[in-house]
Amino acid sequence: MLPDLYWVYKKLFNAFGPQGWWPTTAPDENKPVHRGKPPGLERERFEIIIGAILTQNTSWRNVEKALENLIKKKMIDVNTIAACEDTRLAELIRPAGYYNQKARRLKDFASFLLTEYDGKTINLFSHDLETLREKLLCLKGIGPETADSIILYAAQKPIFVIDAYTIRILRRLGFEVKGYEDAQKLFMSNLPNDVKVFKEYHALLVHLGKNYCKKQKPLCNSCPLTGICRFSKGS
DNA sequence: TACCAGGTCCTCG
DNA sequence: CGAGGACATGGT
Repeated sequence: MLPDLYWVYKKLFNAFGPQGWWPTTAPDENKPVHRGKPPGLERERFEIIIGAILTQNTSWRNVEKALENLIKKKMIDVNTIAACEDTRLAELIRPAGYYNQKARRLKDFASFLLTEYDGKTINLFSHDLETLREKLLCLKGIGPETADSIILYAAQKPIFVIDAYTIRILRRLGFEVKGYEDAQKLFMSNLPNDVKVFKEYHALLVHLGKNYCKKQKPLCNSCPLTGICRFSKGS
């Protein structure tokens, strides 16, 4: 018997508490922290987008180092990113890995935002969810997870973000999922269409995947889902 | 020392 | 389509 995914959410929330995603940096601070409230400032929304691109296949710890470099140089700004020399930007985000690719992608996004939306995320986000997703997916370097992270955490529109942790957890729970869209439908058809739930749930899955449902040495004994998970029972 | 980390693109069959 | 390689740093 497969568990109800809304029940799993409540279980994780009770075990771990609110995660407060996505981390952002206040004007007078120097590194991103979890605040548990929607990004109210243009600068925060832009920072979320930068972080979403930088964290592709990369640990958040490394992304933080890159973000701190940008924050120190006052570069969390669409005009500054767009105008920055490729090699200089690459050097600043170096700790996040794939720095040449990612520098190009950051600049591509900044140019797109400037050209099409007067450089303001709020203009981009005025599209309906489906249109916004299509526009984002047209950009080089923005795939489904990055697009959905931007839509959910920066634009605050209801879409469920899938990542490698989520797929692994689903499969270990016993669900058969092919890929991204598949897993996304599974969550969205079994949850209330609620931005707060989607935000919190994804963050909780990352926490679970990072600390318990690890790839190599999963800690099934202390996992909050022990008992209802097939993986812990072998197979 | 390998392997992993909040993916995406490109190429080939 | 789907599999496989490239892109790259830092932690365990």
